[in-house]
Amino acid sequence: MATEYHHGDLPTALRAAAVDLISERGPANFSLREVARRAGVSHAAPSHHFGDARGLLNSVAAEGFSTLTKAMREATEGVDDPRERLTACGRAYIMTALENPGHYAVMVTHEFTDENDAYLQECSFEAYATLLDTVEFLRDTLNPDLDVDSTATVLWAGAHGLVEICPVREHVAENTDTVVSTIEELLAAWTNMVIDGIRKR
Amino acid sequence: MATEYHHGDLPTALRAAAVDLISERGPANFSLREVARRAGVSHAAPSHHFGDARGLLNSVAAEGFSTLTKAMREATEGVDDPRERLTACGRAYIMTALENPGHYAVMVTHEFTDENDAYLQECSFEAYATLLDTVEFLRDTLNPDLDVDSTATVLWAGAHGLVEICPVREHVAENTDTVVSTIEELLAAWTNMVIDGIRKR
DNA sequence: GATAGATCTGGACAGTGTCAAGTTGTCGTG
DNA sequence: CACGACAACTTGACACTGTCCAGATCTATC
Repeated sequence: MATEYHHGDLPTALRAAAVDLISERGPANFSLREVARRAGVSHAAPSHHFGDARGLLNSVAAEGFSTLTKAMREATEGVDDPRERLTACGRAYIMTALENPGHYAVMVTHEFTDENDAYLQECSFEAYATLLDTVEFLRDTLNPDLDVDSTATVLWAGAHGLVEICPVREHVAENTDTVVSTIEELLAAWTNMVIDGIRKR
Repeated sequence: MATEYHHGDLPTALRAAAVDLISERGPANFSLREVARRAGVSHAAPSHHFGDARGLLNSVAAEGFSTLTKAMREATEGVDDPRERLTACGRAYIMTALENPGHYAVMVTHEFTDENDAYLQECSFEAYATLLDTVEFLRDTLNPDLDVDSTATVLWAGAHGLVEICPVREHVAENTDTVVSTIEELLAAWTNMVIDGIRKR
């Protein structure tokens, strides 16, 4: 291992503890001291690796964007049908977000991270670029006049919105005994709408 | 005035101070004591009206949803063209959110509010019902087979996503000197995609 | 005018993030 | 092999936070 002095690999342990804590209690109830406690070190130990709480969360967010990029790349690779490719990309985004709630919360809550952090910027740009690849594919296969930038933004917004809304809908469903659409149904509704909306008439 | 004892109308003053503070510093850096300070009362005064910090933010969120409902209702009233009506509804949502960042942040950050608060639930359901009206209108005018519930959810998600992404894009634009689409352009791209996606072929 | 009750204050407590100084452990170099 | 330099970590302190509780203050009603 690269840095194995006292703890072993404290930065990694701290990131893991932070992610666990956030997925348990939410990012607002995040506590640097509690993270240190879980990692078995003193309350000031994190500062030597990440500076302050923001630094740790920058690192968590960057890790999350890398995971997201990888998931979207693997899901879309070799998929030649535009509808299938969009579905795969959207599903990868949504599932990665739902499966890594701790990471995702930090990634999208700009409150807790420093948008100017170089490495974080790099990772988030990479994720956006991956989405751009799929949108360019849609333009090439469906409609050469498609505005790639606007479309990519709208798609990102839609995927993010779906992730945000999922837990809310589940909560409503539990309390009111109404049947709500599953995430796959919502994804299908979204994909169909987008594909038909993009396709040149 | 309804309750004018010592302060005048402290609940209203506290809500206003909270909204200001949150739009300045973000919901994460919200401080109940700072709110009390700005309202000119002692740090324990808010508890007598709202219980704890969550109670105050419940009230702020409910107020925000009411404003949103009103804005969407007024914007869509009497609009007979489906594309125009969707645009009006989306614009009302996005503009209300951007013009009331303090309220909006609390409304969508479920972290800070109690989802089971009766009045808050009532206000948020009312806002969703307003969106449902417009989606039903789209179904009636464009495609009788439209799944109203899924579509409404996807639209809500898209509008929310656009609001979330706006400041990020502005930030990127400032730092990289790239030209990004304006909110109206994004809204148009979104509306066109949705309308063409919904319309029965 | 007195009494009841709403409204607000001030102090206390445990918890937090960050900073400064000191301690422990590791490694390269003389 | 010892020693110095440095990285890793601890301890203690500070100002700040939210919440609780007892008490003070003001209003309204009888």
